[in-house]
Amino acid sequence: MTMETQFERAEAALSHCEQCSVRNRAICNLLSSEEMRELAAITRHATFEPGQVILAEADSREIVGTVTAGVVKLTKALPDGRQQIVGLLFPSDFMGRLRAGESRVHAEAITRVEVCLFNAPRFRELTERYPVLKNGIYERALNDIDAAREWMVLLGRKTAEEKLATFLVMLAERAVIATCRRDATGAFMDEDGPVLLKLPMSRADMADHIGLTIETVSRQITRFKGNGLISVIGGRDLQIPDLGRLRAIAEG
Amino acid sequence: MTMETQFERAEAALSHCEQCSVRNRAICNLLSSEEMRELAAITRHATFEPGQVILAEADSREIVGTVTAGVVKLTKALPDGRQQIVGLLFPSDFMGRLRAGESRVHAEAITRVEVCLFNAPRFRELTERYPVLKNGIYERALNDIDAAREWMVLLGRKTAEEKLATFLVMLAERAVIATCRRDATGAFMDEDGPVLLKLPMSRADMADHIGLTIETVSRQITRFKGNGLISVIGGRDLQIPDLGRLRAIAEG
DNA sequence: CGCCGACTTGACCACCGTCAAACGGGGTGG
DNA sequence: CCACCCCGTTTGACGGTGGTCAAGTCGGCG
Repeated sequence: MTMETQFERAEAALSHCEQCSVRNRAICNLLSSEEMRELAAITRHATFEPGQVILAEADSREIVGTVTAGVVKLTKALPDGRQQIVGLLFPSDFMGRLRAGESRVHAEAITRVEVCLFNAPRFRELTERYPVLKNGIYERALNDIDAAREWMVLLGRKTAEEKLATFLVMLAERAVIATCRRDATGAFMDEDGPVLLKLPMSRADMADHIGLTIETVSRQITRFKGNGLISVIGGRDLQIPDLGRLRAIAEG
Repeated sequence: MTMETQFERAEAALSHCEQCSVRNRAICNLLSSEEMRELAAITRHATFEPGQVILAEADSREIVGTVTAGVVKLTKALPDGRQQIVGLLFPSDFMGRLRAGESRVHAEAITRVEVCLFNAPRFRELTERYPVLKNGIYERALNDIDAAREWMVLLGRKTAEEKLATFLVMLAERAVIATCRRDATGAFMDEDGPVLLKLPMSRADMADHIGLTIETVSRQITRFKGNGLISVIGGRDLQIPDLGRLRAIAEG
């Protein structure tokens, strides 16, 4: 490839980046426009259909990138097939890690997913040159730890009702962040008003995430409908009239 | 403080380090002896008695250091008092994180604990100058993520029997690493031979770690005794005649 | 229209949690 | 030295939450 075409590709990628919907939340936001040009030069875009495996457990390929659309589930399985979702990746989330070695989780698209994939060795080299980038990756790892630990409390100590409530609150909050709902002062809306929500996953995935069976998930949803906590529109779409009530249940 | 006394303190600390039992496993091992001298200069030692709180949840103090003896539990609690152990720190484990902000977990000594505490701002500055150190911290964060996710599978998907077996196997493996049991070729002993083990915690802590009640933990221990899987010597000391059998149960 | 997969609902029961009592070992004081 | 207490642990009896198995419903699609 000649220098020109390389440069052109980087330019094209960069303009693509400037219109990116997760621009202001993803790690690329940490870089200056000159640095971002370097990143864009080692980026390629990929799309995964629902159910498609992005990286299998024990796969040694290096996958590093940013989710720009859709939802990815990270799962671990026991030999007999029991399964646990250990993490979800939403748009703007960083995927992968700064070191080679076997994957410890199975990554799979649960909706249609779009990702910016970075060339791993070169991305690692970028993090060495730009500490702000490496710090960003580190901070995201810390957030992953916090999220995992938060979820350990849910899995180990919460009832089925609390588990479902926590899950819905989590989704609602992510939705609020993603759409950047802000009040008049510019702060994030944290009021407990009505929220419209599209469940990005099946009952089976919900069950695997909160440590229940699909039947129990379904029964709890039915109960929530009966209590007026939620109203389900078409199986996957629901409305939460009072997020505060749900939050109260989520914490016991 | 004069330069001399500062230097003397660093020298004293350094010689202390050279005899440290976790020397070859802790993060300080990543540094050259000159760099280690710098680290020693900002280190102070602390001891905590069993039950003593090292850092409370929502405490904003910065605690950064290495556990050199004993076991620390990291817990999260629900408003009504339900509690979950989200991590354990053993000798050589790194404690804390490279950023200010409120603690998201409650850290408490469960045995007598000794820690090397580093001055946080200066330690952060060290990590900026020595990338190998920052990389080490990052890798340890990744290990924390893996450990947390592994535990999520246990909490969400394993039976009481499997939970206890997994916990015991984990303890046995940590004990093997700590004592550096190696075979004739120098490799770690991974044979499933008899292991002697001292439980570092109460039944209540075990229950909070594997997401059960103390009664269920106790009953499972009794069952394991009956099956010859373990023999308990004095409540806290136990022998595992066949670690392989326990491993088989742990994975279902 | 009929099939198929996702979801819901129902009946049943097992695992584990709850509550309560008994056990045991170590420390203190008489 | 024994009696007593305290606390962690074990054991027992019982019940509820959530899992299992199975049938029924719904919605999309060929």
